[in-house]
Amino acid sequence: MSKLNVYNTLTNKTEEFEPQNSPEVRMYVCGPTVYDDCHVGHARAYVSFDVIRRFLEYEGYRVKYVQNFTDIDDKTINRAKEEAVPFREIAERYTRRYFDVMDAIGVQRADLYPTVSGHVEEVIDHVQGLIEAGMAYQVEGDVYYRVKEFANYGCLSGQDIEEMLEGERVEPSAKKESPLDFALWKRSPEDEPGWESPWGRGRPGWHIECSVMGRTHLGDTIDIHGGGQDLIFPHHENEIAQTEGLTGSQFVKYWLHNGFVTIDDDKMSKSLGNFYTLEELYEQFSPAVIRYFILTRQYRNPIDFSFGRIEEAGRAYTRLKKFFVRLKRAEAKSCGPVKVQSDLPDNSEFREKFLAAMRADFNTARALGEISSWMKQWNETLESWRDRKQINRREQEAVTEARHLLDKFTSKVLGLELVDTSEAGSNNEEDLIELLIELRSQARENGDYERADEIRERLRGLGYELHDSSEGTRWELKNG
RNA sequence: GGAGGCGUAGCCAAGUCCGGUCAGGCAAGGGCCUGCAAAGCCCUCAUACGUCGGUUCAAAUCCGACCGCCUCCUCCA
Repeated sequence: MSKLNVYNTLTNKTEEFEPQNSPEVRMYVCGPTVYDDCHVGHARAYVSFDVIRRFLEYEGYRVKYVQNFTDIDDKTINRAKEEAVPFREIAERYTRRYFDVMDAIGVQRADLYPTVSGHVEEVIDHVQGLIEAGMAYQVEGDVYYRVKEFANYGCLSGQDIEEMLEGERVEPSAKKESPLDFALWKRSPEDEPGWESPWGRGRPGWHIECSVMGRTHLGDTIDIHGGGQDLIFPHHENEIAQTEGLTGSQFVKYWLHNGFVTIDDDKMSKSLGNFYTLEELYEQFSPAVIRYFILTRQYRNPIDFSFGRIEEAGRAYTRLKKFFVRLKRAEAKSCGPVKVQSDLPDNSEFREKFLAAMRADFNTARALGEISSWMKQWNETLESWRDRKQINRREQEAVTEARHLLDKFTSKVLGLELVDTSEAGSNNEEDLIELLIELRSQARENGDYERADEIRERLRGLGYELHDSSEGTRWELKNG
């Protein structure tokens, strides 16, 4: 396993990645609150961590990947009230939709998807433990974390307790000992979901779930904990306090946070109304194109979203897919004793450069750049073979290697499929298109270009593009 | 106010930790191919790094000051 560098929010530094129990990696990513549809921001987060997970596995780590669903929270409860249905119905609906859109964009399933409602018992135990340790206190059915008891509070976000107390934004509460204290357990009103506990009927606070589920499924110390940058404070800060306040050992070794999606350089958010759900976007762009777009930026940097940018990414992605097809076609050329002293592209060099980019904090932008440079070399080579019917053994081996490399890095590591669009469609459909192409070819042979062009145009109108070449006419689906 | 980050060619974007050879993409122009197209491929395209100083043989990269922008400190990926 080669040296892998990751940027750790905890230290604000790039560090060498060394899991506690290599090659095992315990990874936890904060999942969505399932009360509404996913938007581009979610895609950015989960695609980023999906690639990180994929790359770690490529490097030989055995990753245990856990991602929660927050199913009990003000938002799911309110939504349930609005629709007058049980909260579980809301949670189930949006969990299903989450999977629909994330599966489509190539996010591999986590090993485990725990929910808060499935861990209430563990939450109660954890909170009880904190109370016994003097780190928490009960007030009228609520339980709060006593922030001043945790010396390291602020270590992740760089916040200083004193300064936060001076801040105007911290609202004092009559119940809390200190305005910084946060709820571990909340008393439930009669008409809201609740569980019996030593403090009466209530439900878990927001932050506690990740501490409990992380610990339950991955142990006291997690290797990687991920999430959006907005979660650094207070969510992740509180997770550290809650967990370490009880266990006394380091909760997370590497904190990784993805950057935001902005729209016209503004933060995308519900309050601004400038967001797109993935479902909406999929009507206009293929999920793979959106994934490609996301990967054109290193995951920690903000990425500005616009339809024009997505289209741009789509063009670059199409080029990549066509390159893959061209490699396959070249590979299919027969092998013969051709004596050609061609300089073949350096596959090994490319391989190392790609890996180096990924090892530099999962720099997918750079990795895609490396693919492009190498693709350019191959295109020149393939172009020079255009009129040759045969290629020699050495050349064929190089093409095969190139095809394998591209497939492995693009589909397996980056999660971008390289399907041959000309192979899409049902057999019946293919036969029909072939028939039309044949008719058009006859027209062309007879010099009836008017008719030939009409067929081409009408097929284009139906979403099929024809490409004439010396080897005949090929077709493919548009926007594949 | 506190914390984190950003400012690179028409646009997007790597590189900045470990100073020295201008990744890559998109757009644009030219060419090859083609009945014409489309697609594809090739070539051209930038002596670019917010500003001002400093260190150095050498700075996008290090140091200092300043300007502009974003995020977090409140639910948020």
